Amino acid sequence: MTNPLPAFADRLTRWQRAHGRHDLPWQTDDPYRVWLSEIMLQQTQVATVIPYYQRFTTSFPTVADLAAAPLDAVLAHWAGLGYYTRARNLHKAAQAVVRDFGGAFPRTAAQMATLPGIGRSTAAAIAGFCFGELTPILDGNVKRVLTRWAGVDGFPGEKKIENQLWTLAEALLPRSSSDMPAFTQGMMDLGASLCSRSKPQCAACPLRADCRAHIEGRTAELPTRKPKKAVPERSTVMLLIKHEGRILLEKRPPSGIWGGLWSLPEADSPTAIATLCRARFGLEVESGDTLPTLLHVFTHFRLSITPQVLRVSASLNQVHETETQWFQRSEALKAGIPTPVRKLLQMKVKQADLFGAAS
DNA sequence: AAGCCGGGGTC
DNA sequence: GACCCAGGCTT
Repeated sequence: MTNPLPAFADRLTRWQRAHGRHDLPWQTDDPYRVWLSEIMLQQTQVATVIPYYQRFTTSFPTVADLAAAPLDAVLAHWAGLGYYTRARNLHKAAQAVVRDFGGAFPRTAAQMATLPGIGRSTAAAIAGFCFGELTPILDGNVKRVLTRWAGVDGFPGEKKIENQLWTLAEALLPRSSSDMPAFTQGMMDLGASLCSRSKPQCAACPLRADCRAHIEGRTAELPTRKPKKAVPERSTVMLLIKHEGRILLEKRPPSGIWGGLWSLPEADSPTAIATLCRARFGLEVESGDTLPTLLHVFTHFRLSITPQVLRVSASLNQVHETETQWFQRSEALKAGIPTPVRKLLQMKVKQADLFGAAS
């Protein structure tokens, strides 16, 4: 007797067409928009991305517009979204599309994966959605669905486990390229809705009949958790240097934390401030308020920020080692600045000290 | 293989 | 607070 259960891909695509998401703003046939959404969605949830996506496509409607824009404008649109290398790579890749592909977005996953910021999974998503290429994605959603469905033990970030999952994902693809958009979207939708990390809704799942985790009552333990490590704590002093109603911002180096963004100058400790301002900015400063410490949490460390207000008492008109610029508050808030700096500048509005009557 | 790179949603 | 999110790149 043959197994009456339809193939994995058939159950998933049918479920996606009936119950999946169909109204996301990037569900178009424009590979530029699909690409942009995939980059924004890397390690970032859908609800967070939507307003950024809307602003970005309004300002940069085509890949040519993006390629022609200054990097600073791109970073300003990305500010607050995090992982700023994504924005720099997006800009670089747009220029590569114009230069190397005549402005037409490449049509195969292999070609897409040569562009900066597009890895195997992102390339597969774009190629599957836009061109029906029969190649699988493997993102956080898919890892959760597959480890549960096949009962795969081990942390999915580990290379050996990840390779197993790629092989499995290949084997489960549909036969027809016309099913690829619904299949790819279905893997994402299932992982984002029914097959959630906690309390999955197995009763409504199209895969429950042969899902190992469901059958064996192991949905709570799969996927295997990431092994946890202690995160270090660092501290810094952020300098709010005030002069004639403006504040001094410094452009951060292109690589490293907040790469390419405009940020407040930093000192390792309060005692290092005067020397630093003289040597780096050619400024004599007087101390103002020390504002309450603010804790900013990153994935791999915690940063304790002590904001120190300073007033310029004399300018030595010395050559600057770094790129700096005096900003009006309103202009600073429009630039590409890190989230804690934004919070500090907005906080100062209420205190009416830094940008107030004295300016 | 492990580290680096943000910010926020969710429980 | 812990954990994770439509990951990719560097070392």
